[in-house]
Amino acid sequence: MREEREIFGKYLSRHNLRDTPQRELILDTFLKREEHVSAEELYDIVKKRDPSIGQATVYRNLKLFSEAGLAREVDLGDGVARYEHSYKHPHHDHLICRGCGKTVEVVDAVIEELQKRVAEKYGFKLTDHALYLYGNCEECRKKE
Amino acid sequence: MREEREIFGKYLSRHNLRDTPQRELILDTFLKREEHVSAEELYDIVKKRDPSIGQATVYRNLKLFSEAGLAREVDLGDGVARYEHSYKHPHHDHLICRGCGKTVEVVDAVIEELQKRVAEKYGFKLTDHALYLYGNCEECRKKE
DNA sequence: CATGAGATGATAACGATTTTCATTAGCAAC
DNA sequence: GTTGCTAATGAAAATCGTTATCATCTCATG
Repeated sequence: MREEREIFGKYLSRHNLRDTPQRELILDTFLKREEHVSAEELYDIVKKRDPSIGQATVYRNLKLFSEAGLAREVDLGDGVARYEHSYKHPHHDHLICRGCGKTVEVVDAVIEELQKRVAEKYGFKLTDHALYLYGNCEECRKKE
Repeated sequence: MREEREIFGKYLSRHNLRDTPQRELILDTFLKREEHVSAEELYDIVKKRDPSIGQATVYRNLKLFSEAGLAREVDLGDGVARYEHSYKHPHHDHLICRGCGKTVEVVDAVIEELQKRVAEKYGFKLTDHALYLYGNCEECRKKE
């Protein structure tokens, strides 16, 4: 977390942006959360520490964290943007339970490689991808 | 297209739904389009043939086509729902050009199989998935 | 051809996100 | 410190795709 703050500080000064208490608070709160958070969720948490904070500020800063390489936007397809840690948290795909919504991060080197090849077959140079695997987790299946 | 209409007709009567001129027109227009369409786009086309049509009707019917198995919703992640043909048009993934937006439909049996295995490794029973490959197509790369 | 339920069209409502705008406050130079 | 420039903030309005509401219309069936 110290490292992230340092990176962020450098990003701010390099881009002539300012260090504000709101920014610190939002970043802090974001870094402490290990799970994906939506702007709304983060706003609710942050509000407890500083009720005067505006939700536009949370939206604005989450976007900023992404630009600074500290956060990554995740689209689980429900119309709500979520953010996950990006620093020292490399690319991965998501396995999502249709029952309880639980998400698991997964990577498969072979799938990644095959994707690149499929793209090449069609003359595309792959830059990135989004893979969401939907299913039912063990617990949810037991309940049925 | 004849087949699709027949399926739709059966779906309607089986579900006590009615056959209306608007429905016919929207279905017709949808079936003629080969590319993905958003509700908005379809509405614009349909309006030319029947300016009195409401856009809610287009939204409603696209949803209905999906339920009847004639359409499939595609989420390219830009916040707009698109629909593609579903009848005799099996599952596939999408390769999307970051430059011009062109999309290509792709399938890779090995990737599909590996996905299933990855899911199983985490105790999940895979039901479906969404894979979007983003890159730059040949033409866009040449332009640079 | 009456009748009842589904369908439609216009419009308001929705929810997530963005913009606007007046005000506040970092921060670098003096 | 004080100043001055400009970014950042908070509140509220605006956006945009989509859905809900509701009065009216119109299929399909008896």
